[in-house]
Amino acid sequence: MPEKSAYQGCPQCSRINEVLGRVGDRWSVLIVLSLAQYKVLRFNELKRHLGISQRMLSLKLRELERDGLVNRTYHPTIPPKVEYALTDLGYSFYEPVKTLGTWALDNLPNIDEARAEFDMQADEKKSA
Amino acid sequence: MPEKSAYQGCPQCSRINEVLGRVGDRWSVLIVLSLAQYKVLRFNELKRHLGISQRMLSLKLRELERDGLVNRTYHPTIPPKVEYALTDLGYSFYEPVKTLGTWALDNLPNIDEARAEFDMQADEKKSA
DNA sequence: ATCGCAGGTATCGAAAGTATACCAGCCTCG
DNA sequence: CGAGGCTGGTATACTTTCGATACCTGCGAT
Repeated sequence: MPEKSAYQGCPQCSRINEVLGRVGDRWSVLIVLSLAQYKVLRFNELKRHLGISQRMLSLKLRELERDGLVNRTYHPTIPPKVEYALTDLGYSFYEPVKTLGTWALDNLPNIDEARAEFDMQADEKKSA
Repeated sequence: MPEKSAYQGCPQCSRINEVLGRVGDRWSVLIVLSLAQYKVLRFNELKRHLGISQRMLSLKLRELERDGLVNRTYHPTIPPKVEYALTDLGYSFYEPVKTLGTWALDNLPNIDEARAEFDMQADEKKSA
């Protein structure tokens, strides 16, 4: 009998998993970081700043807006202008994200080093 | 001319992006959280605790080991026993991750609320 | 002898991400 | 005038990743 397994792990893990699945991806984190830094950014400013594809940016911004982290303001000027900014909830998310981003910047070398060593040892075993 | 665009965004974003691409995904975060809590866990303990597929767990653990966050100890007993624990680097990653996890737990209701309201307004517009 | 658990690997379809092209409206430059 | 460029997007096609499931080896218990 092919295991039914509706078990989703411990409840706390499920909940954290759920939130991270919504706002915990790379692009959402980077968008929040950028908006926290610049307060207000237009669509193409974000796009150029992040080096993200238009499609992804469009999707992620709508997601973040839906989840109440980002505010979208459409100015019906010529040419049209759309501005994005963090909401209060977005700024509260910025706090933990900032510490994560800082850790990331500080520890990239450590990770690279560990990775290089791991790969080296793997090579040794392979050629042994 | 179809835009060549090798531009990857601001350097800082690229670097953060890079690290997050390695250890910033949902499962890595949850594995680190679990290991920080229980100190040592076996493969299937983690699997059951997280509700993750074997394949993913296997991949993520190897990744985390490669990146120096997790230590894998193989006990050639009968039956074989494999234990996973955080390294020092792993524990240092736990700090920012903990604040992220806490935020996630605290703010799931807020996100749900924002989302419900957004969807409601979208429905109104649709039927207007 | 068959089942179960241990810790995986192999396979395959679905989902997510990327690259690219295209759109409408207006502006400028030649 | 008309070619192109900027605005903020969609639409399409392709590729990478993810997730569910099945299978494997080796042992021990029923």
